Amino acid sequence: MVDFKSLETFVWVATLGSFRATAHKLNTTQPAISQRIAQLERELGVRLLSRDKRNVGLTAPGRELMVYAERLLQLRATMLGAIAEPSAMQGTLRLGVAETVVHTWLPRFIERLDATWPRLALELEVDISLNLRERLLAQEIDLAFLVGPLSDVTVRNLPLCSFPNAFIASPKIAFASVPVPVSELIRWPLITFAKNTQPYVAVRDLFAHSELGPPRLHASASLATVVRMALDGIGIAVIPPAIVREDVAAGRLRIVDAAIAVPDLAFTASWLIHPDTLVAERVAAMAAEIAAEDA
Amino acid sequence: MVDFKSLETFVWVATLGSFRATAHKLNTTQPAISQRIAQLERELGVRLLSRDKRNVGLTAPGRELMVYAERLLQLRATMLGAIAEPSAMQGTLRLGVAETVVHTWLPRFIERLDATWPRLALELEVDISLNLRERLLAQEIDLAFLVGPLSDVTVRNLPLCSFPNAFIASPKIAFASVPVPVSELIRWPLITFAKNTQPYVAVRDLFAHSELGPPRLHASASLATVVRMALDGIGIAVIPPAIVREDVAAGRLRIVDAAIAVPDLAFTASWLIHPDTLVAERVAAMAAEIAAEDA
DNA sequence: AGAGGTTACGGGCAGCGTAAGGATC
DNA sequence: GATCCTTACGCTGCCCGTAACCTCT
Repeated sequence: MVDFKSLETFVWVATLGSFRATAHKLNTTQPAISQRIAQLERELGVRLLSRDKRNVGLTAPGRELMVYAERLLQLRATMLGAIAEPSAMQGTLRLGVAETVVHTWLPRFIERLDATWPRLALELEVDISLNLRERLLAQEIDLAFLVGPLSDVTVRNLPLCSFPNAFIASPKIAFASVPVPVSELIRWPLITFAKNTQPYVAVRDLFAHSELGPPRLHASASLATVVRMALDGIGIAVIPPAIVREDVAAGRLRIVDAAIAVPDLAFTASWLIHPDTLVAERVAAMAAEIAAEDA
Repeated sequence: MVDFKSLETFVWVATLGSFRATAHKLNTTQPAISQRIAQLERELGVRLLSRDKRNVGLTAPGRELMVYAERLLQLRATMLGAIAEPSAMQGTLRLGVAETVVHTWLPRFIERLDATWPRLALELEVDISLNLRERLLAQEIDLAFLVGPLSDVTVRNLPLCSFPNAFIASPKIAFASVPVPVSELIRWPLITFAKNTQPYVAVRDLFAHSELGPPRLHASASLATVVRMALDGIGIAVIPPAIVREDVAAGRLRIVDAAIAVPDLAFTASWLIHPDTLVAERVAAMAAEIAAEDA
């Protein structure tokens, strides 16, 4: 009676102001949340939430309970961190990842994660950083590896790695002079990440004030497609070389010695500040390790 | 996972040093305790208790966990005390009561208890104070109304009421002079509580140094029997008049105007100091109220 | 052999998900 | 009527109690 599950549910409903959103957050159905709150109120004999209005609000006893509930959950998290064997971490972590990470150190990261915390389930979402940011703020993912940091007071950021961007082209594409001047680069379509991504904007701005006119930009939400197009000699990819290391080594692609540079892609692990961020923190720390090893 | 039930079980096993005793204390079976502890250890991935020896002991992580577990349980109890509607108190209270209380204000107390906390179940044990004391220290009852206070550092005492003792006899027994001198009182058997009770000892000591020789003492573990014997004129009862108020009012018994006095019977509510004493405290407070009304 | 903890197994019940039912804008 | 919470109901899985087993004194 009055267990941690009820309290956690209550805290989330109070925080999110919605049963539905809480159900989604806790990976269950909305009636289950109704039931938990109803039982909590029945056991305490007190109405905790006012649901008469459009969005759910706290009653006076509800506000009072919040203080205790958060302290209890915090204390339990601390306890688990202090006592539990590392390998005992369990549950489900919803992780959002930018595609660049997928093509670099994510496989090694997942391997290590599984070896270290075998009972921790991973739900992976791959999307562009902008969408991941929204998903994170909406509590729909617990942790994200994205182009950061996120400047939000409720978010903690941990630097992971920084990939230099480069112009990468098929050997089929020949350049007259080295280093390749902007005027020559711009003859080819520049292929990079989807619109609204940091690299896309960076590339666009790089040539924005050029007297040579706007470059032709090919944007793809799929990194594999970017690489494919570069391999086919359709244009010059503007991506971190780390992604296509093998293709470069095999001579299918080469790094263009360009006269200009594109800003680096800096990745962070980012998660919301909450009573229970232990798992996110540890996973983020591991990601930072892996990323460091990779560099 | 790692809920309050597991933690409470763990704390009790650690405190009592026995699975069996814990099972008894928590009103369940010993395998259930085994299972809870096993699951807790499985979830934390740590061995908490060493059961190799004759009695169960804490491991290093177990000692560490105790600190957190006790804080968590304490905090939860405080929370319930602060938030829960009074009528929401529930569970089972094992109450030990001295017989005198049963025959005075206990019926009114139970009535009020049931009206105030209808979801609180009561397990009643009637015995002499000495046995109640042992039961309390052995954690076999949660609260006791007995002749107190108990001088044990682990026990809290709350004064309830003080009954004057008196010599009470059937009208069949006539006395030559008033107030009745010791020499005349002692002609009759003195009937009082069981051996090892405070009144029995008091009565015995009262006449111990008398030159008139030791009195004939009838001791009964059953108050009803004491009263019966007094009604039948077998001897003079030495009990609080409050017990036989009706018989005195109806003229079946009368209070003897004796030349000597027997010490009062002071009752206290007594309970062990624990993380979760909220229920005991509140019930004791109610008992004190009832007892005060009675006086 | 007896006390105390563990393991095995069957049953009961809490809690979940699906689906239908209000209430409020 | 759309959105959100509540209620109804069948089901699954957890946890308990019984009973047999193991270990140590």
